[in-house]
Amino acid sequence: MLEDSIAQSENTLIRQQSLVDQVFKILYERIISGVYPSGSKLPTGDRLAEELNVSRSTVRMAVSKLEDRKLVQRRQGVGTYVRELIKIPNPLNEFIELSNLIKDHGYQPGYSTLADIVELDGEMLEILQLQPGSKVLQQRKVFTADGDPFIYVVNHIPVWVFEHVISLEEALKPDLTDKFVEFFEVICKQKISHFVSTVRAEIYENIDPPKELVDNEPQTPVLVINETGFNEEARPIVNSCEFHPGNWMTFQMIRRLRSNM
Amino acid sequence: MLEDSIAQSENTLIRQQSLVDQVFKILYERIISGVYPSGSKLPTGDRLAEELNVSRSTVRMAVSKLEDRKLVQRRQGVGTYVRELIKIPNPLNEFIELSNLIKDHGYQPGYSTLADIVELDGEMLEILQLQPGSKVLQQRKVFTADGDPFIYVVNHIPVWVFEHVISLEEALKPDLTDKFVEFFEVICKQKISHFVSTVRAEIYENIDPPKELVDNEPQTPVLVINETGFNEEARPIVNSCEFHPGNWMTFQMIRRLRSNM
DNA sequence: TAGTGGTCTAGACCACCAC
DNA sequence: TGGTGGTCTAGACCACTAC
Repeated sequence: MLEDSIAQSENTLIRQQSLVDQVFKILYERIISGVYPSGSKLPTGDRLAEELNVSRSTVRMAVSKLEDRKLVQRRQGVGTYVRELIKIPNPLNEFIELSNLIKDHGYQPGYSTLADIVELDGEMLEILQLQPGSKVLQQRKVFTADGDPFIYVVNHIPVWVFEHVISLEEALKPDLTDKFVEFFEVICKQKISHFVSTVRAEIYENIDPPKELVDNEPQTPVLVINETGFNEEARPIVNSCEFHPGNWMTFQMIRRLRSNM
Repeated sequence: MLEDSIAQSENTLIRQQSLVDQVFKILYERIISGVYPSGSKLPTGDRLAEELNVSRSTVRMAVSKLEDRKLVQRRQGVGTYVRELIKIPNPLNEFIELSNLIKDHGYQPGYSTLADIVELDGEMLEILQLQPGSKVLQQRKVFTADGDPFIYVVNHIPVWVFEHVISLEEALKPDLTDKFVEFFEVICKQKISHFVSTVRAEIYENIDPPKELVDNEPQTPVLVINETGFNEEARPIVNSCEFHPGNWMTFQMIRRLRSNM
């Protein structure tokens, strides 16, 4: 059996990782660290199963995850080979904290926030599946990189999501959603299942940001990512609109063919 | 056993779908068609296994695929429930033939093509991993919807990909890549494994399309999707740059959290 | 023909939830 | 305590590739 990486001390809430995930992690590390260099052949399923003391099925599920992420390629009757690593520095199909994004690009992240409790109308009510008159926390954030304004974001979070643990006054704190995912998962106990996003291009003068916060040429192109986050019960718990002016950062992703999915 | 949807007549080359895929398809159809309405509980793993005469593991793998696509939600100890259908009309993380895209939006698709065999230099050589002097088929296509120019695309396909089956003259035919995926898979015997894409915003006057083909205001925002397609051996076989002016169509996608992947 | 990955099964056991 | 989903195993057999 794999060594249990998490000690089973008293009544810990930490959930033991599944064997599949542990095997995945081990193989992933070996590939990243060069134990299995790109182009090399992975040990066979049987050998890995023997080495790690798990069944071949378990190994196979872990290797499937590697294959999903294009880290290895399996060839029936031949073997499993490590691919050249695909570098996706900024994957559009994953949600990443903007602060981390900026940090990953080598800049010092910062931000300023304007927070309000508002009553919305129109489209946003529908998007968040709220009744008219419902209160919503509106955050307008400007992210800076090395002090320069960089990304503009508008978050809308229905009050019902957090009012059982946070007062309206506390909710106005600028650093409330500093760790975005953690805010929902740990504080609100609302795990984000996924985001549904739309992507479009705009020019700066057609969008609505506080002009005093980010000054750009009116003709600057802006990549707009509007995303709605849903909890496990498929109820919308946040809408977020990111404005990325001037292609300071490009987004990448792996597109698949429908037939491969 | 499931009825084999593909008759096993003589030496057919059609590959039998795996049981998992067949079960997936059956459950998918039942959800889409309303046999299992949204909100309803799926039969248990055991019951489905019995009904379809496969093992629970097989059912589980199929249901996992449904869960991946957010069609169902599993709750341990309770059951598996059909979600509200997420409508993603135009998923950015899937490659879709542009003609189909236009058709799906209710327009009559059309296109015009300018094809050349060229020798590239600079960045595109690197992207396609070619030696200087290598010949490349360059297609510049304008897609129309109900006759109106709509999307501009530039394809670059290295000659080595098709020269063993198609002469250079034939390659200049405007409808060569009409069915894009089929062209590579069936004719060139080069299965496309995936695309690596970058997405950015531009304004019309900053891009390089033949101005005589699509006329837009110079300030029109343009969504630019540049993607490189790789074969199973991770060798680039096509680069494609799509220009979508004016947000005539918006792209959607499901973004996930890294921790959920 | 040997070796490898691909598929599928039966069954054991656990974790969680509702009653 | 019973029902459900979650995990894991051992093993059978098939399909493909290389020799």
